[in-house]
Amino acid sequence: MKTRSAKKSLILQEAAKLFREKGFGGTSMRDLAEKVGIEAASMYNHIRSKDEILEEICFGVGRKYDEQLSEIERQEISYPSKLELLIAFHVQMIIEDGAAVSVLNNDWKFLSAEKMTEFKTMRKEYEKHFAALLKQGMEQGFFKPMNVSIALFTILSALRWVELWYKPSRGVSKEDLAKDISALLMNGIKA
Amino acid sequence: MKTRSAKKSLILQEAAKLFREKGFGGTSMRDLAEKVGIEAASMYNHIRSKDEILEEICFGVGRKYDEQLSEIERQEISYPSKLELLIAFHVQMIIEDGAAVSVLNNDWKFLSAEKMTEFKTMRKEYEKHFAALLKQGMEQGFFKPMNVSIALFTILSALRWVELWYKPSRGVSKEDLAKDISALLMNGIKA
DNA sequence: TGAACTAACTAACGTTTGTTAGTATTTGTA
DNA sequence: TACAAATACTAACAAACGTTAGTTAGTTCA
Repeated sequence: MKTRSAKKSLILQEAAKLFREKGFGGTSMRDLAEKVGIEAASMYNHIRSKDEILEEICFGVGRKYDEQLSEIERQEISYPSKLELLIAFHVQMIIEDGAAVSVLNNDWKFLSAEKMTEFKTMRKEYEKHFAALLKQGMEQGFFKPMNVSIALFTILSALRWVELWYKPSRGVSKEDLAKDISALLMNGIKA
Repeated sequence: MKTRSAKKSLILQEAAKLFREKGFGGTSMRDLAEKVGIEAASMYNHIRSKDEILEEICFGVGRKYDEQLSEIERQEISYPSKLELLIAFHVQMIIEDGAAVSVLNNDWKFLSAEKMTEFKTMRKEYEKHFAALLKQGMEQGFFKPMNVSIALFTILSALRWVELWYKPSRGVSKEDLAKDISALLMNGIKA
């Protein structure tokens, strides 16, 4: 049970890296096996199928987002503070587990029909809670009154670029990064 | 020459739609041929290879972005106006040719090694010009002084979501959409 | 010691892949 | 109407795909 799940974790971790690089369809089980250090067939002692790998990555990281959002909702702080915490969390996730986040964002469309439905439901739920946070912030006068959907997706999308761009080598700490993105989204670019 | 390039255009157009749905690797030449209405082998009377399809889409739409950015740079208007025009153009491209934009954004990594280098150069050049626009706007006091890279990528990424989200059915005109996104990026969300 | 379990291996399976060869059919032009 | 070019077809290719079968070596524990 200990060694087994360690090897499975390794498979999932290497899979996430390869999926990010070459996409789900572009990654073969033989590619993956080579990274893991065993033969392709041997992986089937640890996983049921290639699809299962994708599912575990997508729903594993998805659950983390859900849990953190719930945690933030629970806290008794202002809405701008909640939004800042959420932005910081998104940045942190990308920096600490960027490959898995990339799979969540880009490869969910290769999930089987049923799992894809489940995934979309999960994502829609997340967006609904995020939107509620923005809406309540507007109603209480902390945020400008505006189209909530547009605000939501503009913010979510702005956060996604970190995954495409961030490299530890660039010498920007994740705290600074989160702070600068927060500042732009909160206060805009116009002087 | 006339009929031929019309069929080739159809192939490129259907390919873009399929690549957006299922990715480059997930789309087979037989899938594509069915959409075009001919046999897979027959497509080779019009195109050289699957790779060529990807290249034509990526560089075709890339060139449009370059040309429009040059056009905006040439105009004698304020930097906030330039940025607004550029934002509106990005929104318009996605609405009018979303499939091709999606391929540009997501499938460029399946370009051959040499074409990928060329593509990255093109993209870097675009980003350089976009960044210069922001930087000059800051220096002249129109924009807040801030990290130019972070501003650039936050804006570019915020624009990308339109492709993931926009459906003509939602009843938001492209003008309103562009205006609302501009407003958030320019002035922020905080009241 | 020996039975049960784990996790690796090789070999092979049936499909699907992009692409080519060779041939027929349609289309435009003289 | 006839010739040529363009464009479609069928058949097949070698390679790569995910996965299964069958086997072997090593570990755990009664």
